[in-house]
Amino acid sequence: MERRAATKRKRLSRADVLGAAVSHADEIGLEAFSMRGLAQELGVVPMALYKHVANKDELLDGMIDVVFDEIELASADLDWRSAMRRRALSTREVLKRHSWAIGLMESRHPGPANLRNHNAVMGCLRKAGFSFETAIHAYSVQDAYIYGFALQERDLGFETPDSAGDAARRRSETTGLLDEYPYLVEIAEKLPDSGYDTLGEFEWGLDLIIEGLERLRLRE
Amino acid sequence: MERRAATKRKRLSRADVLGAAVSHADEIGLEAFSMRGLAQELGVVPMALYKHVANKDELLDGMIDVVFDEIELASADLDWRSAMRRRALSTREVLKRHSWAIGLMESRHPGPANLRNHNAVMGCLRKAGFSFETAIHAYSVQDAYIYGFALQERDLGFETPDSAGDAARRRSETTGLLDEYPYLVEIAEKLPDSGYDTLGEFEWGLDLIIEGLERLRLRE
DNA sequence: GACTATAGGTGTACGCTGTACACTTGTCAA
DNA sequence: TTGACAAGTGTACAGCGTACACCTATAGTC
Repeated sequence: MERRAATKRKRLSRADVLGAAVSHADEIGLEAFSMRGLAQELGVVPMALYKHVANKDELLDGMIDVVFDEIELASADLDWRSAMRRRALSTREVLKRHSWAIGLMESRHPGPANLRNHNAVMGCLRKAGFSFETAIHAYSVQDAYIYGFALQERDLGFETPDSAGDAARRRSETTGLLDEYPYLVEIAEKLPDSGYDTLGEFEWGLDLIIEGLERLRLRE
Repeated sequence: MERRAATKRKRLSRADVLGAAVSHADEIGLEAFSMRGLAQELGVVPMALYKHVANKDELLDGMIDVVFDEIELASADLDWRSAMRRRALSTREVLKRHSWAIGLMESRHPGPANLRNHNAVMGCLRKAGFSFETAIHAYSVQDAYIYGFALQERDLGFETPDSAGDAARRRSETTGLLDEYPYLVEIAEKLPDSGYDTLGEFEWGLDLIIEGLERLRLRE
């Protein structure tokens, strides 16, 4: 019976495994993520997982598609700038939730959610009147920026807000050359007080790019 | 004697280890890179490495700084756009050579070459007349774009040029819905013939961003 | 309801990893 | 020549992914 199975916490499905894997990776990071750890999380012996995924690599493929599925699709109804903006903000949010996925989004075998996402973006741009070539360019800049920003945002979190500046200052003090990296020192001094906000930072660059693209579109 | 030592291929230095590590990672990738493999490459027993680096993590820190050291510094003599352009192109080239480094550039403990690099970029922007806040923004967009583009370029290499499109087509054919991803199919059909060139693609987006920044600078 | 095929969970084992710790060896200063 | 110290070695251990053989609970048929 389904009920009994549920109460006995058994009879995993592939979706169960993928979901638990994503949550587990969220908690402990990709470095520490292991098949054995995931199995323990699911109250099951490691080899049980292999009845639902072929191996760790294919598990990762599936996890990435789960992440893609959380990203809001580029809408076909909004004007292109709003649609791209929403999709970019959604992507950043999702990658913030699942930061282990950041370097992997485009390096795994693409799943259905991935294809749907890319298709929607390209469709949005083409319908907005971009030529094929310019649409490809526009897609490329935006995605590079989004993924690159997510990378930076994650890595900033690693250090204290301004530890690079601190490192610079420490090093300078050590070597007795406090002015070896004057501009990093400036960052270390000014950034903490400036109420630096990563969402605002993301939007600043995003809008710069989108407005640049709009100018080109109008010229086509 | 130094000569004898040299002929006997012994007496490693930390620089030897870092250099060999970078080359080895270039060849076999980060996934397959191991302390044992590196030791073998150097004709030495694994534990010998630990006399020169604290552990694998610290070795990686050192490797990343070697990579930073290969990047051309932002020149203080050129106009800011040329300086940023050169530095961006150099960064892309270096990351293409050492693609294992792409996700790691800003996530490791910063070394001296890293600090020098960042200091030079920030200095270039400030001297060009950008306010502190705008310089931070300008830095952020550019780096996000550069790192994100490097990521994409690496991942494209993983698949055949258009395997995403192929995947889309395969999937569509399987499900009997060839028009499920029409825009991906368009990519698969048109891209191969269009003489797609990743350097050109990189410059397209880079110039879009730099020109956008110049417009803002003139307004400040 | 009993019977059986099979999907799903288990246990054991192997080769790989990073690295702790105790050791030997080679090289330079005195 | 000696003696100290840096550099290289050997052994060992816990943790990893996963192959393979095994057992078991469930679902579909009679």
